[in-house]
Amino acid sequence: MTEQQRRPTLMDVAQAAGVSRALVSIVMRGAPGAAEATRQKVLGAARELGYRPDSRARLLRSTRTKLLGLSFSTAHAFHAEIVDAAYAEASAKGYELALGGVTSGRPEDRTIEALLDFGSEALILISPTLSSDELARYAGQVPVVSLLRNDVGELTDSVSSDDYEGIRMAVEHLVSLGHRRIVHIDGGTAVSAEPRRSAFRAEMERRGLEPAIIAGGAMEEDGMTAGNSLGPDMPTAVIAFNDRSALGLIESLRAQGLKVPADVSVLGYDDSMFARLSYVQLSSISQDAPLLAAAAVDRAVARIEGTQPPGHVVRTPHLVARRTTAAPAAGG
Amino acid sequence: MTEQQRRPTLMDVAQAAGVSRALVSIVMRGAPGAAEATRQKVLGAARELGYRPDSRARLLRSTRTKLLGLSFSTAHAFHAEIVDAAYAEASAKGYELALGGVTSGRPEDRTIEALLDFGSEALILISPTLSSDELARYAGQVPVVSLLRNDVGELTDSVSSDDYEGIRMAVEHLVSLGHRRIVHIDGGTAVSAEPRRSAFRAEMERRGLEPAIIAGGAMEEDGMTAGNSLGPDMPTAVIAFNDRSALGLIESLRAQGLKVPADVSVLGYDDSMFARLSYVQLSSISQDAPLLAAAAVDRAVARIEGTQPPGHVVRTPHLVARRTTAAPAAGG
DNA sequence: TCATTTCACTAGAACGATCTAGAAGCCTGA
DNA sequence: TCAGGCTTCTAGATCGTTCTAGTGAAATGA
Repeated sequence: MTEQQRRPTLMDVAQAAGVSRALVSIVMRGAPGAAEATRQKVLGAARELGYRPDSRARLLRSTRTKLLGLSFSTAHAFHAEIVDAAYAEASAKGYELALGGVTSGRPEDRTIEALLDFGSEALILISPTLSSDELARYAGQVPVVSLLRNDVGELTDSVSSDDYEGIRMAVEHLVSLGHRRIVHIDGGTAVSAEPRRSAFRAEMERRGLEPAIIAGGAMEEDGMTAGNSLGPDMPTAVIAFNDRSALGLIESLRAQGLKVPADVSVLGYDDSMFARLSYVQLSSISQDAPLLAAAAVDRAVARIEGTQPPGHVVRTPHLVARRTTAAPAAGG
Repeated sequence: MTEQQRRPTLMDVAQAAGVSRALVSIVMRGAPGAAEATRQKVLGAARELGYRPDSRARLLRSTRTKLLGLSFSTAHAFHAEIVDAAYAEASAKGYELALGGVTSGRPEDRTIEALLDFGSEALILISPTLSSDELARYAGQVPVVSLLRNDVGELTDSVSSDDYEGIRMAVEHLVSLGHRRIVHIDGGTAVSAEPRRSAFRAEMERRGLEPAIIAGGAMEEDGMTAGNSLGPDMPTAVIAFNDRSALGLIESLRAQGLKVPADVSVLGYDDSMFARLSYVQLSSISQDAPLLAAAAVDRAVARIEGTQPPGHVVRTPHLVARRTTAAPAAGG
């Protein structure tokens, strides 16, 4: 029904403009070596014919693809923010992004293979779940940058946020408000749950405080469950593993008739869109995901274009104080 | 530092196996025309060398790419669910997906061009914002399927949910519970806000009820603002434009000291992950996004492989009753 | 027995770009 | 006037596949 006409090639443009294929190629990629007059003539002909270079052919010949592969998980809403930021930075550096989604039915390696097939010159993996060895195998083919996870071995680059420092700031913030009975609802088996857990323990002990830790997870449900188990001796402040868990916790506290932050202060982690919701206004530790994403893109581009060895970039998070943290009630 | 060795080609495998390039090609693509013994020999050699076909070269030669372009918006969390479902269905049909993100700094047409550059044989656009004319222009090149929006002209396929029927079900549900004073907080200028608004008006009038409509939007803030403006004569039930708006509304009602659903019933739209949160349990109209996504993929594949004309698929949504809707208090 | 078909395989031309090497034209300076 | 050096342009090879049109050998049929 609909007529799918053959798309014009370099040859067509060359004939229309009365020059050689090679010259059209030169003009199309903006390379030096064409007179201004012919350049205009060729561009005119190309526009006339609606010519668009065929990237497959182009990529086949020139080893450069100017393409960065980015894998993200559809299960994590905040990955979308990272994708956003990565697009912006890649575009600024003159690169295009190939996106690969990791879903429950589509494991990470499958996604990576697809990204490589598209011709990605480097890979940026958000919180990769592969082992260091597997990552190293891919790193033998193209530069690989792990985002938000840093225990990836020496062959893989990483850009991450300093979990210890984040937790330290969280404790600092609450202690300076006057809290002493602080609980950490941890992330269970989630990525970076362990470093945050041990950072909490170390930091509390350093201050001579009791490091109470409750098993949690990355989702609202985990926060609720943990919140319900707080019952007997309620702390005056809680540091959740992340914002979503914090939300569940707040809901549980509400159900128990407790006010946040009057009765209990709650601190999230990630400064995600959940924390920023106007009716939530959750105090949170920001990893500045967009900045990290930009750094990861920079890193990938540097690896592609330079000859520097893999490295690990660690950025310092910062605290965003909103409405869920305050000084404890007198005598808390 | 890291040694990026040249990847093996068909030629390398051919030499290792002692056969011609063409035969290796036949074996690699599983085409008929090779003896079982040689097939095994070739596969062995390929495995040995770690050969992976170069998709760029492959795609250049064979016009088929088996690639579907899917554009989604990073601003809409539920697009992630659609991506999930689309991956599954595409994979089942033997296609790969090329993802393109639409962000604030990256308009839809830019994303589409990138998807075409990757060699997409068809495009699936989630809630496209382009005009019918612009869509038609792309539809002249490849089949284009609009997902969740159906006013896209005759050259573009569409797969969408019946908004009228969705709103009808919403009203029906509330009326059958005993509600008569029902308000619709609309979606403002969002996609499908208008059809839902007029469906609400028509359906309420058909039942001899007053169709009260309040200006809203697609986000939590819009629901809160609208909720705060309800003040004077509070209805017994509200149909929000979507789940996020419903969440904001619920928050506003809470702040006003009203209980949901005891004082006011709230119905969302989309049955998104927000509605399913265990502490929310929002009653909602489900568009069954995953099913729609699968249908869109089917449609795209059918268009690619067959010669049928563009068409519009409309599916019926269904109601998911959870904890935010109930009979009104006596005398409500 | 010999023509015909089938099967397994191959040589070489595509695909649509880029890249290399070199040619033609014009300028410059001695 | 001519060597040398630009600038502008072109022919042809090339990237790694798939496709077309075969070839040769074995199997089949009358």
